Parts: sequence; structure tokens; C-alpha cells
Amino acid sequence: MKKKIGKKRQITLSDIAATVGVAPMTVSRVLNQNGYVSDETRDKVLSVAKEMNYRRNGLARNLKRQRTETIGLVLGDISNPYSTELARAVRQAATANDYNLFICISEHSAEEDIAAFESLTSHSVDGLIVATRANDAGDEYLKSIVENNVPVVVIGRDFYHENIDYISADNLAGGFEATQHLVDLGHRRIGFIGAAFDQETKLKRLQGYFNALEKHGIEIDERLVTGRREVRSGVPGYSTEEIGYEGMKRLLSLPKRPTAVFARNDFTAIGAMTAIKEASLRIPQDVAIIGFDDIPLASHMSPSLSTVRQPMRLQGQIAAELLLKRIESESFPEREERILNCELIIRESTVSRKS
Amino acid sequence: MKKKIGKKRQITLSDIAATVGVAPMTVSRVLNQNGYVSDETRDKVLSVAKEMNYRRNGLARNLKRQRTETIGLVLGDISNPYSTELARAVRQAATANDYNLFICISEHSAEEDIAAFESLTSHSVDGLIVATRANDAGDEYLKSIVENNVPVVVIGRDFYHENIDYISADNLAGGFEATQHLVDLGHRRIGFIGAAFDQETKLKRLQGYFNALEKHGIEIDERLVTGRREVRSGVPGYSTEEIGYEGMKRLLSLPKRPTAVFARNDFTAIGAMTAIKEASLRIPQDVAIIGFDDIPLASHMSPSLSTVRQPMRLQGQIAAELLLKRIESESFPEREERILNCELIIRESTVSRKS
DNA sequence: TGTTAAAAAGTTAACGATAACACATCCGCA
DNA sequence: TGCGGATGTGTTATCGTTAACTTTTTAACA
Repeated sequence: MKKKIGKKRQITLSDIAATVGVAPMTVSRVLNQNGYVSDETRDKVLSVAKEMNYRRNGLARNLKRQRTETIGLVLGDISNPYSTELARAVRQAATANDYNLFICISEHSAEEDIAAFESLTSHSVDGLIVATRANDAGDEYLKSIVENNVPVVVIGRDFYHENIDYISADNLAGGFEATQHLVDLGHRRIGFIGAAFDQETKLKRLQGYFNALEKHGIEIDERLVTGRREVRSGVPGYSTEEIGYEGMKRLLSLPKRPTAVFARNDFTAIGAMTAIKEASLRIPQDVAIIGFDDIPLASHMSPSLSTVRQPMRLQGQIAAELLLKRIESESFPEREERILNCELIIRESTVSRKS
Repeated sequence: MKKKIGKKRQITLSDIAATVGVAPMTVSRVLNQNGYVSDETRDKVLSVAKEMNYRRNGLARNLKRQRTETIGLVLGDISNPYSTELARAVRQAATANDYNLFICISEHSAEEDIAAFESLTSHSVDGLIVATRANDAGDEYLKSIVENNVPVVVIGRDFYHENIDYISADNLAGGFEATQHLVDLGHRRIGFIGAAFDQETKLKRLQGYFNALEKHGIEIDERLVTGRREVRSGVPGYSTEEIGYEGMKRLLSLPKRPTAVFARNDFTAIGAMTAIKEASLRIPQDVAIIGFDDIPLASHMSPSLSTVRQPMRLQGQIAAELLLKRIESESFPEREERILNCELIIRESTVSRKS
């Protein structure tokens, strides 16, 4: 059974104006609190507006004003605390500067990446923060957006453009430190979980791992690097518990298994830990493991997870600041690039507790 | 140093029209692929559009068309896998039906709740899915939105309105089952972590706990119910690892500590587990613990965490479906209410492994 | 060859809001 | 008395697009 038929027309400024007996412009002035309006008129307008349940039409308003006071954030894997912390920080900065934040998710492919850019820019967001992984089609599209003078800032996305600011954690140094830490503990056979050996050549964390091994004269063993092969071309996925679990199983079944493992991120590490425990091996005595990100749960694992902390909030905050600067600047600011330091967090999964 | 001064005007349909030598309407027809256009004109328009890097102005378009093909989703705690799974499901359904999805976060307060509603509705989203916790001011505002004929669906938000569909997991039954499970294992002193005793009286999971105790003639002990008191009025926060950790410490320090604990959600449970381990007590022999949600990590904890699984994706999917139905209906569909079953997942944190 | 319909455009008028300007009053002070 | 500024309000045009209508051209067939 249906209730009423037909949806009513939305209430406009003119409706209020007609009811009160003034010009629409006067109503606009009242509602935007600018220009001169007598107290009497103001009160009347406000009460009528409330009575008619008026809600301003942002489309019309923004069209006329040529700005939306809204910024867009494109996230890849939204399940990742990295993304969510980023989002929170961006939101906070946006709110503090009276900007709204719209978030779009682009999960798997370049098409989704582009769809997200498209839907945000076509809604005329004042600026865009992009935190998805690089892919050719998306990069191409981003470029065309920027060349349409939409301010853009990228976070952790490997993409250079003269008018795009770049922010990232220092994944290269982080990957290096994590591996170095394992080497310092005496490990020589060190695995990497989270990326296929011959793919993701741009993955900085993996490069850091290679660099550290090289520095210490440890030969790189292809079999020790494992991860699910990306099925789709386009945007690479993110590594999960499941991938960590599977990857660890593979590593453990090697003739000469690694004595330590560096996982691409904490989720991957947690999955790997499960596999190690299932094999009745001890962490860290039999296999040491270190993750990346320092998600809140890392310290609650048992054993607690060593990891590399990256400044998640800070990245979001800086991104928002740079974006707002771009938005509010009349001209084109010089490109800024910020690579933020990571911090090695040593816990029980690499060094057994002494007490 | 600045690069160029002044931002160029955006390219419009008329610009293309002028260049090609046709009317703007013809260009519009080409770009929207409707109406008759000769192949020759089409090609010319498309090539000029591409050359000029034309990007349509969605504000103007949507204003004229009176719809945006966009839906809004308001989330509370974005860090929670519950929220993120919801978002993914909603996005999937939206995309499949050619709708965009904008997500807004409302973290702490009624004001933020309202700001999110405001920014989405003022952008004229075609409909709104709300998954934040109920609060008076927000409810009031929601009501006014609905009465402006914006389709709304709420998920897990305790709020009744004739024209708003309601979706939720059966938290009451879930809380009951979790507690019942502990009782079945022989526990009589069962704690609850995640809500203050005298607050959150509407919290269904807590009510389920009370109901189960009552059913088995176990007296409710106020001291066994613990959680951080909400500082702000307005939107209640969510329970976290930290709260679980603190809460468990309090429970363990009681003269007669509980032998089992039901945590409001898995994060809280995980925090509680850390506190239990720190006290050198065994799980589940000394203290059994069960959570709620079944986040992916629950099975990776050690011991693995018993919990109540709620259908996260399904809630999002149904919400999207109901919303799209409302959007596409000319009239007002009858209100729908869907309470989805939860599932008890028994793991090692309540029943020790036999093998 | 004329009639009619389909195809390919163009014209007009909004969508709802506001910037920019114009026009009244009113007040104070030289 | 008059002049300038503050105050209050109205008018006009426009943001960029498209729905609805009109006009012109082409094709099709009796």
C-alpha cells in the first residue's frame, strides 16, 4: 500500500520571499547572514523559513558561487586502519577550516579509481586528495583533472605532476629498517610476504628489504619473497591476513625455511603469525616476524607484533593543509613533496621478552 | 615562487559549441548520447571536447535534471570493520545501479551528525543511508530531511519514522546468545564490558545480556558492567581496545572477579584479552571471553576469539536496495524493517581446544 | 511530384541561488 | 540646509546545463 502519490516540489527562496512579501534576495541575505536586513524582516524570514521547512539547494548555490567548500578524498582499501586514520585526520582538518569532506572508495580497479575522480570532480569539489595506488589510466585521468585547475594532493601514490603535492611515509627507509632489525638479530634467511617477486617492482617496502639485504651481503633468494599475484591489471590490491597466512605456509614449506619474516603490513603479519602457530613453531624463537603500519591491534597480539610505525594522521593532516593552501591560493603554489619518517617499534614478535 | 597567475575559467558546453559552430544543445546531445546528431557533428564535437579537456559541470547538470544519481552514507566510527564492510556493500550496490556513493564521517557528536546530513542533502543526494547511533538532535534533523521528501534508510540506528526503512542486526538476540553460551559453559559471574551500567539503556547487546542472566536466575551485579562513561552528550562513542583493556582491569580488581566476560564488540574483547594475559590468567580456563561482530582478526587472535557474527555486508546491501527502491519510486513505499539474524561463533576464548 | 515522417539541428526558458548594482531612507554633523 | 555615509531593500543577470518546443533538412514512398 502506498501512502501519498507524487513528491512535492522543494521549497525555494522565492517561496519564502512570496510568503513574507519581500524579494528573494532579501531572504538570501537573511539566510547567509550578509548584507543589511532589518531585525523585523530577519525574524519574519527566519520563522517562515523554519515553518516551511526550507532547505537550501546547494547545487544552485554552489553553481552560482563557483565553489562548494567541499573536498573529496579517494581511498583504496577502506578496511585498512591506515586509510581510516587518514580519513579522520583529513576530516578534522577540513572541518576546522569549514570544508565538508566527501569520501569515495575505489577498491579494485583503475575504472573504479576513475569513477571516483569523476564523481567527485563532476560535483565540483574544490579539491581532491587521492590515496589510492598508482595505475596508468588513473594517472592519466588525474593529470587531466589537474590541468582543469582542480587542486590535487596525492598520498602514498607514486605519481609526479608539477601541480600536485606529494605526501608519503618513507616506506623505503621503513622497509630497510625493518629488515636491518632482523639482520641485527642475527637472521640471514629473511622472508618477505605481501608481494610477488617479479611484480610490484615499485613497492618501496620491498625495495627497502632488498637494499638492507644487499647492504649486509645477503643474497636475495627469490623463493623467500611471496605474495598473491595480482589477478587484475590496474590498481594493485592490498595485502591481507589471508595473504599473510597463505604466504607464510608457502615459506614454511620451503626446504630451508626462513628464520625471520618481514610482512608488508600488519594484517599480513597477523595472518602469517597464525600460520606459524599452526605449525607449532615459536615466535620469535623459531620464526621472528615484523610488520608495517603499527595498527592499534599490533600491540594486542600475542606475542605483540614488532612493526614499523608510519605517521598516519600526520599524512592526512599535511595533505589537507596543502590542499587547502592550493584551494585558497589565487595562483599555483610550487609543488611540495613530504616524505615522513617512520619509526621502528620493537615488540615480542622479534625479541622475546626478558623478565 | 608562483607559476601562473589566475586560474582559467572552466570550459563549458558553449565554448565547445562556439568552436565547432553548433548550438550548445547539440553538444549536450552528443555528450549525453540522446537525441539525433549526425555522425559528422558527433565526431567533431567529441574531438573538440577532448582537445579542450572539457569536463562537465555536475552542479549545473544536476540542478537542471533535479537528480544527482548519488547517494550519501553517513558512518560513525570509520575504523570499525563493521562500518567499512557496510560501506563496501553499499558502494557495490550503488555502483551496480549506476549511482555514486559519497561517504561522510560523523565521529563524535550530534553536531557532526547533523553537519554530515547537511552537507550531503545540500548537495542534493538522491537518498541517504545513516549508520550512526541515535541522538536527539540528529533524529530531529533526520525527521526534517525526510519531511523534505529525501529518501532515508537507517542501519542500526534506533529511530522510528513512517517513511524511513530500518535495518539492523538482531543485537538483542545476539547479546542473549553470547551470554547464554557463557552460562551454558557453567559461568555464573559474567561481566559485560563496553557500556556504563546506567547509561546506554538502549544498547541492545547489553539488554540481551540482562535478559539471559534473568532467564537463568542470575542476579545482575552492577559492578560487573563496566565501560567508559560518555563524556559528551549526543552521539555515543564506540567501544575500543583501550576501553576493553581498562574495563577488564577494573573487573579483575573486583573482590570476586568474573569468570567470563561478554564484550560489546571484538575490539573491546581484544583489549580485554590483553589485560587478562597481563594478569597472568589463562583464557578461557581462568576467564572466558566472547566478543561481538566477528571481525576478520577475531580468528587470528590467540586464543582465537569466540564472538557473535553479524551480517555486515548484508545490512549494507539491503539498505542500498531499499534506498534505491525509495528513490526510484514515484510514491512513498511502505516502511520496511529488517532485523537480521546473528550467528554464534565458538572459538578458543570460551572453550579450550581439545586435541 | 507531393506528402509525411524521421533526422538533425536550433531556440527558449528554466533549475535555485546570489553577485553586483541601483535605489531609497535615515541619521549625524559641518 | 545639505552632504555623505550607513542601512535596508529591490532588480537584473548569470552560474552551466538540459527539457521542451520549434524549425529546417533529408529520406522515403505512393
